[in-house]
Amino acid sequence: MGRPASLSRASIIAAAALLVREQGVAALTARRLGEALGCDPTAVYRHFATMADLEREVGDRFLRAVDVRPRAGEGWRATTRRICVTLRRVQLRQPRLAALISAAPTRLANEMRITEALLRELARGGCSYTHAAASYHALIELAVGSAAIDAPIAAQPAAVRRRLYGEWRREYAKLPFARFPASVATSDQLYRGSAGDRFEAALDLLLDGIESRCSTR
Amino acid sequence: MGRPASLSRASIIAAAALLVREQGVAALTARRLGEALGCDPTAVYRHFATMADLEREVGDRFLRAVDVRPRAGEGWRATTRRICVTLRRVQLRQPRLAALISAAPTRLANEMRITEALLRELARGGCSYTHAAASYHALIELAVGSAAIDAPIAAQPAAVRRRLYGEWRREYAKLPFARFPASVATSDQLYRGSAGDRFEAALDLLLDGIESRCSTR
DNA sequence: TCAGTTTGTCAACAGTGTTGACAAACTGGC
DNA sequence: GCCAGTTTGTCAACACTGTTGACAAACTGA
Repeated sequence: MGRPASLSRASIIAAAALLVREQGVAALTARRLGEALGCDPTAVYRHFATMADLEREVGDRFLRAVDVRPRAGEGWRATTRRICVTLRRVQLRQPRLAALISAAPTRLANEMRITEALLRELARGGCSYTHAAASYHALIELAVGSAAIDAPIAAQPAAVRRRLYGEWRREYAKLPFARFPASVATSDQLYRGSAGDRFEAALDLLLDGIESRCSTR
Repeated sequence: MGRPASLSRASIIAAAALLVREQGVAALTARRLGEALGCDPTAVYRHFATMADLEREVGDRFLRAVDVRPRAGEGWRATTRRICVTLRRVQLRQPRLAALISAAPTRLANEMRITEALLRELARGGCSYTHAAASYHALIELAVGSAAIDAPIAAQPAAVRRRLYGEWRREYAKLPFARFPASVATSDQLYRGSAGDRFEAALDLLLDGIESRCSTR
């Protein structure tokens, strides 16, 4: 009953995801989306209460790209690590979406799928329920938080990023030694490699801590 | 020379910080700031190139509250932990500021001060330069990332937060067991305690990992 | 005194999300 | 077949946002 819908939640989400993929998350506005859909911008409000609601759905849609199936012969730690690395990489592509998704659990399809996979792997590693939950929260905070932090810089081209990291290192090196001895001494090692490398190093440290409190080691 | 300034960078930052403290970061707009200062909104642009520039300064100003001095008899790990917990708590109060500050190192006064303190404590713990840098990045990603994630919920009153956490736990418990066995089994332990508790647990796991790779343990 | 500079004011532009009135287009009941 | 009711897209408008360029006030150095 009622006027036949030319739009649907699914078609709007698809168009929004395409828009984000092609023009970045800043392009996801009611007016541009209306243009992409060939309809009035406010038509979207017939299917989503607010633009933020739509953004949540688009964010979860991007999480489809996270493959959580353990590979043959892959231990729990390797699988967990891979899921976290992929999760961060996906979140990283869309700065504001990462912040939105992570603000509260969306409890949408893909988020649940990833949660289940991480808890499953932690159980496989011999974590107690309590430790699995704590470890899950720790992994998510690090992976999603890291994405939220690194996203703005990840949006720059690789050459620009490397130049920036170099500049920062030099700035730490040039600090007055009297007040910043540790910074000067360490400056050479700060912001080394890519943000992804630094995240993986952090993840490995965290996984060390998690593993050390598991029963089966 | 020139018309005498009734405004200054410092007075604007102070007014902006007050605005944020009293009405939240969403209130930090050119027009509201102008109203608070008793001047035209665009006068701010004589002292800051963009509103984002001003926000960075306000963000760094909040970091003044982080006390990095080691207390008597406090080991490197305890000091490091305390700095991270405080840093997160300060960042947490102002959602968007956290995101802005963390997007790129501001290299403003207080950020440098905190960096120096963390590197100093890690050195005290016997970390090599390489390990200290990696650990520093890991700690910052976790602390600031966690703040960015938790900030929207932290803005709610405590009672609302507890209710939300309870609702989420129940939602995980009600998932179909066939597809979400681990989530259902762990549901009772998810979102337990406050977000601060969960962060501190994550921090302890990370510190375990960091410590295990230090020379002096 | 007068030119030059700084600094605040004002109007305006191009955006943003969102709302409420309206109309088109369908379905179920008579 | 027609009419009421419902859904759904359109349109104008509101209240915001950051930011710019022209202008004027108020000072300093020559």
